[in-house]
Amino acid sequence: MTKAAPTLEDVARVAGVSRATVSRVVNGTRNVDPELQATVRNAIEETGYTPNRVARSLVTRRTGTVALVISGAGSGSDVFTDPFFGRVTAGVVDFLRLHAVHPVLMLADTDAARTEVVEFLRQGSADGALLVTTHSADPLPALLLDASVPVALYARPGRPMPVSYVDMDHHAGGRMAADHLVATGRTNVGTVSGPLDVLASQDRYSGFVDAMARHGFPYVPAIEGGFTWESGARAMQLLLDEHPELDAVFVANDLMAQGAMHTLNSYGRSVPVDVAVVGFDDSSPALACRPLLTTVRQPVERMAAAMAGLLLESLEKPGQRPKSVIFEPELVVRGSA
Amino acid sequence: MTKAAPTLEDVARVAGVSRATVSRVVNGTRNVDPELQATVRNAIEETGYTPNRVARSLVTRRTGTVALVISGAGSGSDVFTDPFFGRVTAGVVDFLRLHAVHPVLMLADTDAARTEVVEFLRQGSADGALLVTTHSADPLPALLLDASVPVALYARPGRPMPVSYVDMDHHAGGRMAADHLVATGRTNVGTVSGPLDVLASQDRYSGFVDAMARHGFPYVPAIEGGFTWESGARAMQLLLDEHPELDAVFVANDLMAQGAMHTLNSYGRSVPVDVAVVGFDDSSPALACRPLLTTVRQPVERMAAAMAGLLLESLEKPGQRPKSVIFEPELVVRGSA
DNA sequence: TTGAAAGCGCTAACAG
DNA sequence: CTGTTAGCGCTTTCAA
Repeated sequence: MTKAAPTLEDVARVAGVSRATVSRVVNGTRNVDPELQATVRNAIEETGYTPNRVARSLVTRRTGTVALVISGAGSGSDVFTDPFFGRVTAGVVDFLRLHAVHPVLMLADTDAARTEVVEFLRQGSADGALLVTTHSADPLPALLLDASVPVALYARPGRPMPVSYVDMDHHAGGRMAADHLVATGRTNVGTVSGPLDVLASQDRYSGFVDAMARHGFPYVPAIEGGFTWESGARAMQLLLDEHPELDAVFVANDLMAQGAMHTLNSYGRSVPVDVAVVGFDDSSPALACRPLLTTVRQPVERMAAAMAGLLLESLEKPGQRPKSVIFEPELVVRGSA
Repeated sequence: MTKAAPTLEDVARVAGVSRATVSRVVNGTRNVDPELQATVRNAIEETGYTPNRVARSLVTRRTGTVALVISGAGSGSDVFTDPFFGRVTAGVVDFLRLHAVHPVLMLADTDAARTEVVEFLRQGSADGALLVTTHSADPLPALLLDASVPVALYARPGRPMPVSYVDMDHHAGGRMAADHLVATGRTNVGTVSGPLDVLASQDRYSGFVDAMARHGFPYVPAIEGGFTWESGARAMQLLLDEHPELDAVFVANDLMAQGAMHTLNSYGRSVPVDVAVVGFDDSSPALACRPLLTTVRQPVERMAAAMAGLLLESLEKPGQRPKSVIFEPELVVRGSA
């Protein structure tokens, strides 16, 4: 039989003051007599009081939590195994904790799940939403906007809409890969792209192809992958079968690049001597390759933190115009190219 | 200017009934005249009403959220990059969504963070805690218990205490690896263990060594790793330098096993011909190896789901005795051993 | 079966 | 600087 938790009332009684005063010292409001303040603190100590957050939320209309929504992706297991989402989560958590805000994890992989997310937010269970959406056709951003839920996206929305987001210049990233490959003398260059219903994939691909064209290579053999190790390995196989003369590939993420390197290996091609490989993201698989993977860095953690910042900002000052923050890629040259 | 969200009151007015009645139909309570029920539903539709969860929580004393606490591990980025935590998260999320419960993600990597977690729970911000703790000396389980917060652990606590948890028979897992290696004719067997301040690592290690002894191999060369790719690669190097005659290794998780295989490769040892490799976990890296990794499966997602189930159960019926659920490992034979 | 009324624990005017 | 007074939106006895 646990006795009910002590309330403001209890503390007030013990301290011989009013609830309001206790509330003031708890919330650190100025204008409280230092002496009384001490009395109250003692009473708090004595009673073992902890403020009830729910009650507070009811009146402040703030919960101190935000939803972190992983949207439009496959089933849970796949999603959370992908190092990308782990990095996003890490960036978000690290940033939010500085502001005493906590993320509620939600998957929005089906229509039912999506409406549940919207309901959750409309019910005021969280103050806003961080949306990591991959497919450009994801309806969730619009749904959230319609429900006038404060929101910030990772990656620009599929259709233009008034919403804050962070993103990076994927096009430039693709270009950097091309420039590097050409600069190091490669002349038979192919690419394994990401899924083309993802904006980022399109941009990386077009950035790469455009730059290659500018360098005098109008045709670049390409295979579409699915951002998984397997798909990278398989795509590399197809590419090699059709274009055995290949001396370089740009692979649209590190996980696929790792798979591609395995294929190259088993085909007896040495990296980077026979074939150069450039990945994308600079996530953990890049360091689990030998040679170490040359890759285009996407500062995922920083971007995720910035997204969280954008949301908190719009929570502070509602009615502000949406903002966007675009990050620049960076080529990390290691052993593979 | 968004007008305030409609409340029960508003719906009641429109429907011409009392708040209580509306509340009853919203919560699906029986004993409401079907006709009135329809009226109320219309009114809800008309007003676009959504119940305010915070207000509800204030009176029901239930928030419909639980804390998912990753405890005692390194910094965020590391943690969420490890496929293990991703799998735990996936299992938890998948299970909780069936029960309309949402996880709040928290890191408890410092003392400050730990007290914050305890505060959060004491404030009633979540109904209970799911604790994924690695180091056996983690003080958090005890702290939570002292605060009488409902809790379920992934892995048994470092010191015996009355708390529900899931775990697996890591000792048996180690034994299976040994049995397999011996059965396939290996006679010079070493091991790369996990960090020995993790109970699971100790158990895997002792299970392995004990079984080897029983098979007539009283001495097993061993190096302690840190569950990272790098540490696996490095440990394999040390092992090989001291024991070039090795024809098999048991590596305490797949990520390290992947690193170990890279080392083996660069030392010109072919897997499994020269050296057999058995991993542990059966997580994604196992499939990103060539040959595919033979490994001891830990059903992480199912275990995580079971942990969540344990917590929800204790939330339903408070004051029950703690329970534990122990899972059995399973040897997955693939190409590497 | 329905309604009236009493809070849940807290914050925030508004007086004093 | 402090206390009084209203609620926040909901559930839940208790009567009717």
